Amino acid sequence: MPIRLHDSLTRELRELRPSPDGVFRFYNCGPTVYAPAHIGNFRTFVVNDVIRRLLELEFGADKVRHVRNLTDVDDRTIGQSQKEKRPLAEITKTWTELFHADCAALNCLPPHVEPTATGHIREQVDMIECLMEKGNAYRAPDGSVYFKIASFPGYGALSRIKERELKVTTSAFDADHKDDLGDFALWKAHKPEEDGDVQWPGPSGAAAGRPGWHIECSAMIKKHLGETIDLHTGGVDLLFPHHENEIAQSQCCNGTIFARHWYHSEHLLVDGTTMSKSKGNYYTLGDLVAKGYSPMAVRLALLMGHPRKQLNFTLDSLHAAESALASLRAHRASLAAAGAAHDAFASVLAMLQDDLNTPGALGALFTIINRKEGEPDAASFDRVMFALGLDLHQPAAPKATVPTEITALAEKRWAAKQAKDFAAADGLRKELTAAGWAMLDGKDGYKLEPLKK
RNA sequence: GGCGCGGUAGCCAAGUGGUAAGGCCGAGGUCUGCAAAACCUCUAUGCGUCGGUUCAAUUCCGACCCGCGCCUCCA
Repeated sequence: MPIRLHDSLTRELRELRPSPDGVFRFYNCGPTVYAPAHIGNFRTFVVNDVIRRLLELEFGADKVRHVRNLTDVDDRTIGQSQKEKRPLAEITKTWTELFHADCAALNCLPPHVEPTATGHIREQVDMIECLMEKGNAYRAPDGSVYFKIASFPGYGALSRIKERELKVTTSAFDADHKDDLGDFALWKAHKPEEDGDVQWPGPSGAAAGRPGWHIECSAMIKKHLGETIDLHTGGVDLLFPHHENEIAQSQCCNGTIFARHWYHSEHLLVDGTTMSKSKGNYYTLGDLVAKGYSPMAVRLALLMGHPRKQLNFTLDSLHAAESALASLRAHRASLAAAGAAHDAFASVLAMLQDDLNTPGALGALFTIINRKEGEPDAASFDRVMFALGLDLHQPAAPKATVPTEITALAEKRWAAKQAKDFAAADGLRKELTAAGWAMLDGKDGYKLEPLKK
């Protein structure tokens, strides 16, 4: 069954098809590594991970080539480096490592190539020179290089912006160097007071400096995937100007279609509004793990909304996800290794293949589980878990360290219970509860867990 | 102002021109000394408001109300 996915350019559902050589080329815009990624960022990466998994199931793991970049030089990374007075590479290394750890915890398959902007300066400079030679870019008085959007008739096709609605902002100081306010930077001339020692030799005729943001994706895609790719994705916020600019750069330089399919996932809202530190609703994966939630529950919660709809994320939804995961684990344990119905969960995959309807897929999944019809086999179930990227082996929550006084209370209660002094046992349970601990009795022993709020 | 998205049970959230998936919570039950877990059962005459089209609308059309995102470097 083909995978159908909304295409942001044509705004319709279109089938995903590999390149003529049978390889599917997939590029997903990655993070800027200057701070911990938040769960809104991870919504996009988890959604893209599901796309990656569906592609592997559809075309074969060896036929999918997935590239996701790391933006390790831009205003924010440099700003952070200046602020902390640490070298840029040190800053970006720190946050790249955390990003990788978070991705692994969320069970995201690593991309086949994860190129960095600083590792591809040469490729970016080459592309800028190509654009200058073709008349699509020009050198500004300060030595920066800008892309001339008037030179590309197709500009605005993706975002449907025909004439730029200019919004007066004081931060548009770069406008002084541009021919047109819509033009965007391909290369930014070095500014010692802002950039510190971050600079490279520029394109021929330009000043030393660093690449503009958009050019890295165009250059790295060309190097690692070629001039035309099969799918390009990112968050909706990248639609304009980032992806619009990528199209302009790549198509003007290469003279051929850049991406045959575009897909943008919507934003995550928290408590009905955008995340921000001042509102106190800004979460990183680490924040949620510290609250006792498992990364797998975070992943499930991020998939509970349709990827092209804003998702209202709440701590309650994490609760729901944690419970739902427990059901899935229980169900998996009850499945026979080889049941009769080897395609029992096909409808779940069908939902995913129909424009990545993750909530619909989860609904179909639980419906099948609840009906208990036939004898679903483990392989079919596991295939669905693979597609969703749900690792059921992961513990529900990290082990908490039990304070010695709690252990002592528990021991006393266990002894009282063994002596059938239930009144004393109940009293001790109350004390434990008051202290925030749950004592789970087993046949031959007990477990202690922090009470869920 | 421009472009775009959405308003479905206490919360989250699918969906279809023919009478509302699913998850969580809650209630009842089975099982357990208690608690927890597991399992079973139940939970929207209703899908922002008002009109229209239709044999039939939550689903199509129009108007209105409300919320949200992007509009130069934010996934």
